[in-house]
Amino acid sequence: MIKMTDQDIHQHQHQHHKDSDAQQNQLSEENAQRMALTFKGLADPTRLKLLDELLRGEVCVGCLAEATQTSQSAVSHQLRVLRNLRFVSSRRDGQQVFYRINDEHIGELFKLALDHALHMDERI
Amino acid sequence: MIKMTDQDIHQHQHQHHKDSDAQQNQLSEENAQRMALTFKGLADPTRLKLLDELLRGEVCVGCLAEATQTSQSAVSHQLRVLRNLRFVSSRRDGQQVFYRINDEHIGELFKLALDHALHMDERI
DNA sequence: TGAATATATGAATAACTACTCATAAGTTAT
DNA sequence: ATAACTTATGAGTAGTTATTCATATATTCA
Repeated sequence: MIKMTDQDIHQHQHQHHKDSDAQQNQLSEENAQRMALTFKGLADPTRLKLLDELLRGEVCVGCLAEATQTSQSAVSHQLRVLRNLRFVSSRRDGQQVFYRINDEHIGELFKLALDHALHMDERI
Repeated sequence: MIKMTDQDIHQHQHQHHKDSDAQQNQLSEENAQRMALTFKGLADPTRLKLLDELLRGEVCVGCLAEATQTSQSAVSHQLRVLRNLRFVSSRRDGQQVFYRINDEHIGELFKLALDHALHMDERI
């Protein structure tokens, strides 16, 4: 999938580990992919609105649809995305299915990004 | 261009009093969009590798291409994305252009997501 | 049993993304 | 000026994403 020409590839890794020059380990391809997956899961307004609701506690699908002003189908599709990423989990109670946050990091990531969003204007 | 409501600004420091928690302000459409923009900027392995390098300090385009094993063109395209989001800024020095992180939040978001990625397996 | 309600899912589609290739634009030296 | 070098960019393209619509699945109740 990812292909490059000889000309473009320069395959030598500089290791200037000088004194205490913060040369940490390079981000591996696998970790880059995993991080990207995490961020992709959060990179959609509908999913963020769903998570915003869920960060307040367990909510059923219909309530999520209403609260986020999104069609039931769209909500269900996006909840599946969040479930596959294990950001949320669900439990059925009668006809309804209740979702809840299932990841300790989501809240922090959410909060950081919200803070970032609120200060977007201030950056020149 | 992007506008927000009074109620959305600056109030995420509630501690949940009582067991049935008080309803916080709902995430506005605009803030959801802004947050999604932020996460989208981070939702790609190539950009994450670039940011990983830049979090260690200023680096020129060629070095970024080499360090991340990515074509010069692809690097340049992705640097433009990061520039447009103001995650990074650049300065020219002779033939080379040096990039650096230009956003205080990126480091934290990066670190959180890396931590999350490293613990992905542990989640059932 | 069948109707009503709640949720999930497959297909289709329009919009978006990240890459490559070719080339333009900017800089430095000869 | 030309050549060598570095970075940026437009076009084309294959792959991805988020929605809608229609329908399937699951549960409850009469």
